[in-house]
Amino acid sequence: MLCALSSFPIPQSPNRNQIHHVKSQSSETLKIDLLRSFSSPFELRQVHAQIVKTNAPLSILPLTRVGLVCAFTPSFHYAQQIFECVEKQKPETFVWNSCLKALAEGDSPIDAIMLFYRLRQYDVCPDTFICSSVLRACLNLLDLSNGRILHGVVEKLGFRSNLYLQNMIVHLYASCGEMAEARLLFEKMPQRDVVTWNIMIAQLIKQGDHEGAYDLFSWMPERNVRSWTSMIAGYVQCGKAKEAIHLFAKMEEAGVKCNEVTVVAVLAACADLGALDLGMRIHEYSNQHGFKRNVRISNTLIDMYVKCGCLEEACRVFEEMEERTVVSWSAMIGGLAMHGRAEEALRIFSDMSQVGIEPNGVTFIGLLHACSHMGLINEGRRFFASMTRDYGIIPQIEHYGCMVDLLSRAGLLREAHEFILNMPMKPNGVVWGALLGACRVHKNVEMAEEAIKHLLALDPLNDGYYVVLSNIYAEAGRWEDTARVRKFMKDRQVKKTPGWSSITVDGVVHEFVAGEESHPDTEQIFQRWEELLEEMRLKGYVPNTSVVLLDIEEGEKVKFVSRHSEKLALVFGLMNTPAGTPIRIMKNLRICEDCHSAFKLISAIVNREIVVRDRNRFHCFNDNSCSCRDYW
DNA sequence: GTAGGGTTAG
Repeated sequence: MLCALSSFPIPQSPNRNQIHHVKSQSSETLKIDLLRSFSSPFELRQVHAQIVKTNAPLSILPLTRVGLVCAFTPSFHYAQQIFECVEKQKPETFVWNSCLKALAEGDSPIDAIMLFYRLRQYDVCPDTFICSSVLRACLNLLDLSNGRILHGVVEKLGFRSNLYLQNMIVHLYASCGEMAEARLLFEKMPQRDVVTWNIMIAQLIKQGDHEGAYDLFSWMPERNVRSWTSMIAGYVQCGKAKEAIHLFAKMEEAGVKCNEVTVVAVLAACADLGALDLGMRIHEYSNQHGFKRNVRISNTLIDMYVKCGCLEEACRVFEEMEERTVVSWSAMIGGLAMHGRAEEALRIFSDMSQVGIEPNGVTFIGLLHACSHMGLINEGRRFFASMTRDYGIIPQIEHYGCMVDLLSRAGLLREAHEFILNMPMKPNGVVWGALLGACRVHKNVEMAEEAIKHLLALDPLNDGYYVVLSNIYAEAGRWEDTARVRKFMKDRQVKKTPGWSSITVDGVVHEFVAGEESHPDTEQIFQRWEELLEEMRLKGYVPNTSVVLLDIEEGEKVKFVSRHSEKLALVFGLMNTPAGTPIRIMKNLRICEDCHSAFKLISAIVNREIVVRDRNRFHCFNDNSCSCRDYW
C-alpha cells in the first residue's frame, strides 16, 4: 500500500520527540491526533512520516483535508500521490469533489472555481459530481462568465443528458438574470423533471414575473409540495396574499400535504390578510406534525398573531420557544410597537441584550416605532445614536423615516425638517410623508407645503399625499386651496383610494367600502347604526365632519362619515358575533378621527373590545379608551 | 458524493 510513495521523499521531522511519542500510541489515538494535526503540506509530510513509522495504514488520513491543504501549493502532485495510494477506498475525483463542495458551499466559492482550473491543469478529468460542485460555486457567486465556461465543459464532456447538471445550468442562467437563455435551454431540454419546472417557477417569481410563473405552474405535468409552496410563497412575497391562500386551498384539494416551508408561507399570507381563523388552523396543524421546534415557523406565528391583533397569543408562542433568534425578538418588539406597548417593547429589548442576542437593523426599526407611537422622543433619539455607536449598525432610510415620524408626530416639525435636510441619502416618500402627516395633526400649513413640494416630485401619482394636504387646507378653512388640490388631482387623473374595511365572521370575510351599499345586510346595518347613534349622542358624541373633504352641506357630511367602511364593518360585527367577544376589523387606510372617537364610545356602550388594524398600527378600543392613548 | 421553495421592517 505504501509502495507508491516509497520513492517519494519524506521530510525529516524537526521534532523527533513527537515521533517517538506517537510511536507508543495506538493507531486509534493517532487518528484522532491526525485530524487536528496538519494545516500545511509541510505538516502533512510530518504526519505522513509518522504514519509510515507506526505502520498505520495511509487511509487514516483525512483525504479532503489533504486535498484542501495541498490544493493551491506546489505540493498539489503530492496530494495526488496520496490519493493514488488509497484509490481503492475512494477515487481521486471523489476526494477532489469533497474539496470542491466544501469550498463551494463555504465562504470561498471562488476557490472552488480556482481549484477546478487547477485540476484541469493537472489533467484530472472532471466527472459529473465535480461539475455540479463548481456550478454550485458559480451559482453562489452569480458568476456567469465562469458558469458559461462550465456549461461548455459539460457539453464537451458529453454530460448533456445529465438532468442534475442541466437543472443547475438553467438555474445559473436564470439567477444571473439571463432568463431568455434559461428559457431557451429549458425548452430545448430533451427531458425535464419536476425540479426543472420548480427552478423555472421560482426564478420567474424572483424576477417578478408572477404570470409567467403561474403559466408554467399550470402547465407542468406533475406538481409536488415544492411547486405549490414556491407559488404560494411567491404570491405572499409580492403582496398577493389572497391569491396565496386561494392556491393553498387548491393544494389541499389536490391532496398535497404541506411541509414546514408551506406552513411558513401560508402563515405569512394569514398575517398579511389578518386571517386569524386559518392562521390558527395552520398553527394547530404545525404542532400536530411536529414542527413546533422550527424557529422560522414560530417567528412567522408570532408575526401572524401580532398582525391579527392577538398579542397575547404572540407572546405565548414567543414564551414557549426553546430557541429564539434575533428575528424572534425583533418580531416581538415590532409587534408590541404596533400595538402601542412601548414600555414592554423596550423591556423585551433589554431582555434580549441580557441573553446576549445582538440586535440588527430590523430590531431598531421596531424600537424606533415603539418610541414614535408613544411619543418617547428622548428614548428614540438614544436608540438612534446607540445603533451605530454600540452595535455598528448603519441607519438605513427606514430608520431615518422612523426618526422623522418620531420627531414630527411629537410636534417638533422644524427639527424633523432639519433632520431630513441632513440625511446622508436622498429622502424618499415615506420620509416626507411622515412629515406631511404630522403637519396635519399639528396644523402647520407652511411645512405641509414644503413636504408636498418634495412628494410631488417623488411620487406624483400617490393620492394619499393630496388627500392629506387637502385636509390640512380644509381644516385651516382655506377652501380655495382645497379646491385647487382637488382640481390638481382631477387634471392628473389621480383618484382617491376608496377606504375599505373587513371583518371575518364564521370564517367568511365581509368587506365594506366607504359609501357603498353593496353588502346584502346594508339596510339592517344602517338601522342598527341609527340606534347606536342615539346612545352615542346621549354620551356626548358629535360627528366630526372636518374629515370630509367634499364641499357639501353639513347634513350630507354627517351622512358621509356615518358610512365610513370601518363603521359599517363594526356594526355588522356587532350584529353577527356573540356578545362579549372581541371584534377585529382591518382597514386599508388609516382610521379616521371621527371613527376613532366613535369606536371609543361604542366599546363602552356595548361593553366589547374592538381591535382595528389600520395601515399603520393597531387600535384596541376598550371602555371608552384606545390603546394608542389618542396619540397617532 | 450532485438539482428546486421559508422568518422580523416596508
